[in-house]
Amino acid sequence: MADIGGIAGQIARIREQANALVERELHERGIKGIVAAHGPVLAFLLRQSKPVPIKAVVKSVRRVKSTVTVTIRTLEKHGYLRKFPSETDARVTYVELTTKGRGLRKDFEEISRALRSKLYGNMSPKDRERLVQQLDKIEENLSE
Amino acid sequence: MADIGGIAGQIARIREQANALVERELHERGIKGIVAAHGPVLAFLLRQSKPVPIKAVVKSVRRVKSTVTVTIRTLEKHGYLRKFPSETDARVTYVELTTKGRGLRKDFEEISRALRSKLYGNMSPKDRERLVQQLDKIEENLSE
DNA sequence: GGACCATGGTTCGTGCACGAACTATAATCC
DNA sequence: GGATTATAGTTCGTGCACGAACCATGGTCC
Repeated sequence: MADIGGIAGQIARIREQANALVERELHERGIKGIVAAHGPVLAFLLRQSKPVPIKAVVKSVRRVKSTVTVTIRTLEKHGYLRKFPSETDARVTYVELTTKGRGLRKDFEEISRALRSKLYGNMSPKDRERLVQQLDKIEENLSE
Repeated sequence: MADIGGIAGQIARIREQANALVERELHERGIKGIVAAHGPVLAFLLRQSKPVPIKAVVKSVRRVKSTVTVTIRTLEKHGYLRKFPSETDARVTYVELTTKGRGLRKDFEEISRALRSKLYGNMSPKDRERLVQQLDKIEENLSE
């Protein structure tokens, strides 16, 4: 990343700090096998009420499918989710959270809340609002 | 990373986009062996007028020393920098950019500029200012 | 001046993320 | 309906980043 002193560096550092905070929380709560990188997959699966094909996970989490393969394997290995083949299309594999996996919901929400709270600190709602909008703008700018 | 829809997710995505932009630029300019992750090391060395101990690089780039070891090896392998032992303290190794390495200055600056420019888009100077301040605040909040 | 601790670097093992190649199954097209 | 192409997932090799262990060497302390 160029722009060291600049805004890109700031953003990179914030991301790292946020990651570190999540890792700390997970550790403190004694949650094993989960790291910050699993967050998007977990978040997506927590929103589902029925099994979804892995393809849908890939689409949602903005990671390349080989990455998702590994993430899912890890989550499965630790008993947070279950995989099973589709009955109608032998190419597709469905995944769904196990009871243990769904049990993460509360921690997930609390950690998200803790992160946001610490990140924003005492920033006013107006400022938060504006900040998010500016970040939206930046995301848009960068993807053109 | 938890907080998918939230601000942390935004920040993570922006960072990735910024990284991707830098990688694209490097590729387009035919610069080989350099990736975005080398940026901080490069930036630091470009600011130096004489060789510095690796320790100083580690301090500057906020990466663990084993990471810096590898980064420096890569940069050396591609001829961008040179390592040599201290004469007074056999434990320390100095590094300095080669001519080829110093030749990256222009590209480095241009890429930084391009990144900032694309990232900010047409955001007003006032907004940019405020944004950077807010990010500063966030960095501070997260490191308490 | 020898035992002990501190410091600067490297090595090694692990995990995430990527892209390219591969496997297997489906869908299409003639 | 057989060849071709598209789709879903996995595997493999590579690079970054980390922490722990390790090697030298240098400083301290008695």
